Amino acid sequence: MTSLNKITDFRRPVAINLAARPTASSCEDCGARHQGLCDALSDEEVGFLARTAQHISLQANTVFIEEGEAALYFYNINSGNVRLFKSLPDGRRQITGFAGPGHFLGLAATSKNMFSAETMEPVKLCRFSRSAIAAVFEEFPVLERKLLDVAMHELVLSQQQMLLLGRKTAIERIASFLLSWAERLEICASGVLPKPNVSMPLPLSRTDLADYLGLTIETVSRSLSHLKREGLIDIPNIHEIILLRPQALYDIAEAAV
Amino acid sequence: MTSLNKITDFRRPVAINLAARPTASSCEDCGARHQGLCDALSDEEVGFLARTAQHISLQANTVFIEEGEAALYFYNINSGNVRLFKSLPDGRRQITGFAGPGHFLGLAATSKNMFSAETMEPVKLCRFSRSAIAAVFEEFPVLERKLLDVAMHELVLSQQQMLLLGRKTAIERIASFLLSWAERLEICASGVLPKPNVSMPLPLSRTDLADYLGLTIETVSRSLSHLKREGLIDIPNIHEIILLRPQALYDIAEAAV
DNA sequence: CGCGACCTTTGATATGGATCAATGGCCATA
DNA sequence: TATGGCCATTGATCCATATCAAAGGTCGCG
Repeated sequence: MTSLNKITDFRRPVAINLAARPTASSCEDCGARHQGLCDALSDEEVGFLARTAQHISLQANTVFIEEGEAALYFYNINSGNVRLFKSLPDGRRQITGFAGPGHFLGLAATSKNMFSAETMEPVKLCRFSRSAIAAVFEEFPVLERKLLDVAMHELVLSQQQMLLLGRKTAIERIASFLLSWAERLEICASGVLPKPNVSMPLPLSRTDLADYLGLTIETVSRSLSHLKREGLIDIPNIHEIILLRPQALYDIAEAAV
Repeated sequence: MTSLNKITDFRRPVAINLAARPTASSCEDCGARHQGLCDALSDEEVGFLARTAQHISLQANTVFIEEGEAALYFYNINSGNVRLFKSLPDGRRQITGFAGPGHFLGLAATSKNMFSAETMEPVKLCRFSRSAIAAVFEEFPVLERKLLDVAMHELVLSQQQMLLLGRKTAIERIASFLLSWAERLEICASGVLPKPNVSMPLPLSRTDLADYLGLTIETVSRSLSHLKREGLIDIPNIHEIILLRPQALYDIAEAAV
């Protein structure tokens, strides 16, 4: 059946570095000022938001949202990537998505967090209390509109992922993933294939990949090797993949006839 | 590996019955007036919305949202149930969710519909043009807030479903489904187990169930039979299931230790 | 430069669930 | 009450992917 992945998370509790509240001017220098949510806001709006936020720095492999805990915060990532996941008591894990600079986190929550989040590398983020942000909504309804857009986009992605997890074969999952990752990196526009021979950084471990695609690391490795042997991709090193024939990948990913 | 389900959808194009626009007063009599989205609105707000809506009646097994088509509308279901799904060219299908009276449809869309929707029985619904609804948002920001809540809830559900599809065994999927269906029917509060021996109507075919859970109809049938043999459920007839031991189902569903 | 830890790849085998096949049950219609 | 069609169940077999096992890479550190 499905893998009982060795639990690789040594979640040493890391003292959270509570830096001073950001100011509108510190936002100016933020790497995420013109990405994601913040990009949609005026300087005035960012300033307003900034007053309710805390800047936080986390080291790699830190779990900073824990499923089941009270959902007190929203987060906006400034730098670094994080993995979002749900797990079962026996250690099985499903990664439900990844979030990078500019991504807004915390929408999939009721009063408790319904997922966990862990940094994949050193991460800087802004933390907003959910209650404080409600007041910001009153002031700037545009924010709410923007959040709705974000949520709608995430819904689209998760439905795609359900099709992948429920109905695609291993090789189809890998091909789908590679193309969606290219889209995520904005190597190509949404719905458009990347040009042949583009290179992508792939900061995920094989374990992350497996847990994202509902496979084992062995099957991920074999599928990638297969695509390489067939000349659809090249893998110069573990953390880089070259899409040699995107159209062929697409035909596999979408089971095109 | 995965089923090439015979394509069972004989999607005869059905003439859509465009009844007159609903009025605020006709909303008063609507079965969904006090469910879902509409329940959160005042009579004034409903009246405003009603002026932008069309009442539509559909017969059973009608596809009324087609993946890939231009996304022109939102929908609110007044009566009947519909299935939401994505499919691959070879007929493989993943049902991503179900929607019943009071459910709001169309959030997971960009400029094109990113999923399809099909009635499971005769359905009445209200259709809103996406452009018209933007104007309503200006007038009543509360609507946007409510939609954000809906979207957030759907995100939670789809993440649960990803865990199910990616990492759970057949029997775990069935047990999870039965409990989530009880929640959906409001037989029990969210996160609370139903009392032993509760009976639930189950308007889904085995094919729907299989396509929702990423299994084949044979495996669904075998898993249900297994749970029945073990005394955790009873199946008086195809469209009714009695949860004899919800706690035991939960232990299976969540792989509780 | 060499050692060791960890991750990835590759190979051999096992198995859960898919596929193929047959039977059974239910309902609608005559 | 009989008949046919559709869907569900059950059984037999197969296969894609998991699991188990071993070897190969890579990188940091002494």
